[in-house]
Amino acid sequence: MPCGHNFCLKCFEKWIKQGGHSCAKCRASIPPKMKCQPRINLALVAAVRMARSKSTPSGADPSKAYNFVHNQNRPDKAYTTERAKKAGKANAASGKIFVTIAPDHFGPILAENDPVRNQGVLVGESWEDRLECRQWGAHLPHVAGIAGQSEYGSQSVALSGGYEDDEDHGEWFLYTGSGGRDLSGNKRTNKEQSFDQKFEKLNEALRISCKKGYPVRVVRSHKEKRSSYAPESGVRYDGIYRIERCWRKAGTQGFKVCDTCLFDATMNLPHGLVKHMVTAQGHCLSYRS
DNA sequence: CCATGCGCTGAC
DNA sequence: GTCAGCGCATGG
Repeated sequence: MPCGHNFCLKCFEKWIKQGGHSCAKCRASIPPKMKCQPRINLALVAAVRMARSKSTPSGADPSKAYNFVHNQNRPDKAYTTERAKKAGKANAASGKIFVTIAPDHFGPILAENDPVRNQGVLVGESWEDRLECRQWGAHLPHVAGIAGQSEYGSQSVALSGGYEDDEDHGEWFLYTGSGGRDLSGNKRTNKEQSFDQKFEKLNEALRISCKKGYPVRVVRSHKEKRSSYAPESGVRYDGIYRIERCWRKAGTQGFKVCDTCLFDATMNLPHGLVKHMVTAQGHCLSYRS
């Protein structure tokens, strides 16, 4: 908050719901925008997590996992063709991919795959839009939310607020599958669901990554307006998550959706605890500024 | 080849 | 603010 105080997100939301209008610590007034769109203080989340994990589990190096960047060393703008310059960026070619990962590469993008900067893609790094995000390999499809192959697995997902059944709790979230929508009329998206989703194609790719335990890269977009964990602008790489389970459920629009629960891989949580968080929706390791 | 897709833009 | 509708990349 402007006064510099931080609160647990759940507590803050409860406070606002009860009619709180000032900081519980210093009574400074809370701006309206902060009331309706509180944002997570990622630096504080990282610090608290770091402090909590006293012993370093083998295979997880916190110094790497929490290597945040502050938008310096930004790459060039996404490449656009001459034709796209006339027609607008929506019609642009995606441009050069700067990293050397294969499209079906699972897991982080390391320094050895980043000949341009030799540092890899860092957790917390962000880009202007999906085309630029694609150029750095974090999430390659520039429209689709799920990257993957139905017989191999899913490499990454994007949280962009495109499906209202999504639920973002920071270190874990529920992600709705693709499909179920009428895209006739040359549409790329459609807010209305008109038939059931199935575990096929990209949804099936997620299910395979779940079964195999593959790491999934996660990016969050500013277009997700309901989440306090979404960036205020651009597209941000939020690191590696793993899939706890996939199932079908009734969506809010009256048709079935393929739901997936992902959790932050650096949490090292036993599956039971994630389930507990899903059902109890207790306090999370969530702080805001 | 054809179908899908959680973007993006200018126009209103 | 809302909206239609486009190229492109990818999977199948």
